[in-house]
Amino acid sequence: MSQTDIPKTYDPGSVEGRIYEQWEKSGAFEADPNPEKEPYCIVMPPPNLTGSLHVGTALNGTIQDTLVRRARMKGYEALWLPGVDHASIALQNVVERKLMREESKSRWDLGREKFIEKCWEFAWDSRDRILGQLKRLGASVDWRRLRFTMDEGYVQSVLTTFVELYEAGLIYRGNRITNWCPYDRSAISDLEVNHEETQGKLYGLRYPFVDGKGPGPDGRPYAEVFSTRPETMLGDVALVVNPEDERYRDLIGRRVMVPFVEREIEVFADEYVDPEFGTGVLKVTPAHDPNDFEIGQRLELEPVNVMNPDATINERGGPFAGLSREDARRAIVERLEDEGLLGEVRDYTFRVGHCDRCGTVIEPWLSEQWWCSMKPLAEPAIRVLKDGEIKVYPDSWRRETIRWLENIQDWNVSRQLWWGHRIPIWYGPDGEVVAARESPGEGYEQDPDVLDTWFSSGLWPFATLGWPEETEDLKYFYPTSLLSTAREIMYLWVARMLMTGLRYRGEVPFKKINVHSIVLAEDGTKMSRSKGNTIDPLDLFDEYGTDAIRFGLLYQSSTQDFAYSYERAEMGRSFVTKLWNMMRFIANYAEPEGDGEPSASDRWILSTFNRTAKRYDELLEECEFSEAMRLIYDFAWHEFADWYIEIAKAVPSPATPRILREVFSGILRLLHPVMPFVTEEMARLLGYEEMLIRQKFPVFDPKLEDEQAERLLERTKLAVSAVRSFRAESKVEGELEGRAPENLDLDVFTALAEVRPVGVLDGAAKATLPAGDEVVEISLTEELRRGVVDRLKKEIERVEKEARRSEGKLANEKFVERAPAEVVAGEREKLEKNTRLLETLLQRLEEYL
RNA sequence: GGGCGAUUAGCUCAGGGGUAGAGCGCCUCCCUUACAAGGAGGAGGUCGGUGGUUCGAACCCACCAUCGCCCA
Repeated sequence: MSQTDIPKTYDPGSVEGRIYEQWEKSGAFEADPNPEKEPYCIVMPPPNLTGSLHVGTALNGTIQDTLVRRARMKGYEALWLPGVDHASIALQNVVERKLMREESKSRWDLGREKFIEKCWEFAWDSRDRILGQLKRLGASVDWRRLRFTMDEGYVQSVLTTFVELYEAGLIYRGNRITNWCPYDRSAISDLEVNHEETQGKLYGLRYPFVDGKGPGPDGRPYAEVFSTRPETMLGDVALVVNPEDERYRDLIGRRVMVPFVEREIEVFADEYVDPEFGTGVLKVTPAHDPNDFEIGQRLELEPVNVMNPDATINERGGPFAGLSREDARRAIVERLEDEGLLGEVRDYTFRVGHCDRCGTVIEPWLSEQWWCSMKPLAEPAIRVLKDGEIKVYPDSWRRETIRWLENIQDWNVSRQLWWGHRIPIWYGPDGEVVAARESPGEGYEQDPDVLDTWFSSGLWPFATLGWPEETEDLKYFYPTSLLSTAREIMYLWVARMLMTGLRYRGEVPFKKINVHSIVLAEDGTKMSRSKGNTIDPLDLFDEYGTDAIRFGLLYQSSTQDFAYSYERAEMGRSFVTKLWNMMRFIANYAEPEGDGEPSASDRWILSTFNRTAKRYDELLEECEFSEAMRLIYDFAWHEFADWYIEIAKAVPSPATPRILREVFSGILRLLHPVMPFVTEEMARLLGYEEMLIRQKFPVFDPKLEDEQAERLLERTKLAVSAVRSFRAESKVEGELEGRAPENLDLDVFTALAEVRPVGVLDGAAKATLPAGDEVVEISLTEELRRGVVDRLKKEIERVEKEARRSEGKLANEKFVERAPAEVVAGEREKLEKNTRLLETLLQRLEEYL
């Protein structure tokens, strides 16, 4: 293809869609069990159907796509399995709000069946939007295998699991305190509660004595308790003090009155009470506080539940029945004050649980729920993490996860929602409870609740491959190769997959876990829609091109969170442009004719490329994406383009045309997993017979190693730089005469430094330029002398300092004794070289002065 | 309160016992037939503080300061 057919610049917008379609149509993304090949499989963390692709998803997608494309090019049967999650509470939430906004109706107005229909509609629309975004990213997923957690087959996995756990006695029903969201009117799990620092008040509540034994130990006719939630006093069943608390010894066993509800309660002793907090007396409201619930159980007290599911006060709340919890708080405080029962009120900052989905303040609330015992499930997971059977990058997350698993609590899996997997529990006519995938028969009523979304997504790595059927896919692709995730869902999701995978497959669900950075907003804070500081990756793709963004994200991604920086996008774009221009040069460069002997510079670039390719591959294997990007960027730009292409222009060998193409092809193949679109387009323009996506990833070839050539060219580059630097500073133009040291590539030096070689130079009229450990000598006009002298003086100073440093070290007996022999030898060598260099430089200086 | 992590050039960040790195920004020169989204050359840092370990510490350890995240 001639240069005129190649556009001067790369236009991502006009290329990406076309290429994606071409890949997809060619079947390049498809993977099937293949006994000839090793499997490589990544299951995509299913995007939440209510969201849209954000920068974090783009980063994670880039990581996965890079690894899958690389595996594919390395000859694995590589499957990236896509899917979406039904996001029970989140989606129901969105649909409910929409319903209220558009039709002023609640889900109860609509009824369960109709409401679920609305959810399905929303789910399909949303799914198509999200999948479109993944295509924009370039995701090389096998679309034939798209899974949805509400698919028929997937539902069977979920029901099977539930029934199995129930029959094993690991799922049980319990009336306990749960995190209750009054807006969603559902329980949620501990992990879905965000504790936010909140400015509130601590109210002193007074409980009058009613046992006729007179005033309390402090001489007052009441016991005072501090609480942040006065409204819960309606459900108080006891007061407690610490048994060790001298002040309140006499209080134990006395009786007080709960105001307004006219309930007499007793004062007990319990070690949970912190004497330092508040007055040292605690009220016990078992139905509305998890700690109180436990105290209540210890004291065998019947909880009094005073709230409705929407957090209004119920009929047990006496005069406050019907009020919202907020109104009730105000009313109670007011009445306490009127009746002289309000003590001190002080400002108090504490952490209040909020619903992760809707932000509503969580009400700890006593309710009947289905629970899953986690300890028996966690044990095998802890073992594989401890044994290192699963590698976690970075490893600190392995330890974190172990810690979490070791302290795991039982999991409330039921949700009082409609959108999701309905719990397969059936209540029979005679009160029997049956767990079954289908109705056991006439007269059985199914439990109205649905399962926590994470119950179903926790089965992802094997349910997507067909489990509970023993499919070929499952046998071939499980355990999967790697899971890449943000750390926010390590416990919520990853740990659960680990537990279920071990239970149902007897093998880890993935061999590696990559925990990637969180992409923060430009100001270093978390991106959030409410703060309006989110960045839409699609806008970035439009502005910079997808490849540039992918490169930039990987370049910046490490174990540390990072503030998104547009500079990285610009860097990616510049890199794309640079590569594009290299391609244009190569496309127009002389075709190889025959094949001559490679020159030293040819051998140098081959050797360097070979080494780079090997290291790059290792870095990707270790999920060191940022390092890998630096390495390939540096090689492509600062070795290949800056030096080899310049050499190819100036002093080509007969082999250069071939090697130029060979190395560039290698660069394209190394980069293709990261920058799939532009590399594929370049491959097309260069007339490659096969699409890059199907080509072989470069493998290390020991035959290409050539240390001698590498050393030679490194020295030559230094010498060239020395001359260029001198020219720039002394403002010399045109060709100079010069004499180079013998151990460098004279052709390259002569051409790139623009030095005409001469055998002998007149001492008085030559400049001596240090270049690494060597010196270069060039001819000199009289007026340039000053510059040379200044340079020499500067250089002498530097070398002298270095030499003294080495001397100092070597004079230190302990250093010579204790430092490793090679370090000492290295220091000696360095000193020798610097001493020699210094002599030369000083001698030259003398000649000038 | 418990745990984890961060503090490196003006900015965004790598690195991780043996002479401090990148991109952007800045300065000088250059629109040279791949590339001004570029080329050539340059300036810029006592690696948060204090102690300790070591022949040697930006790196390991302890404490402190500031910031962030997670869990009660």
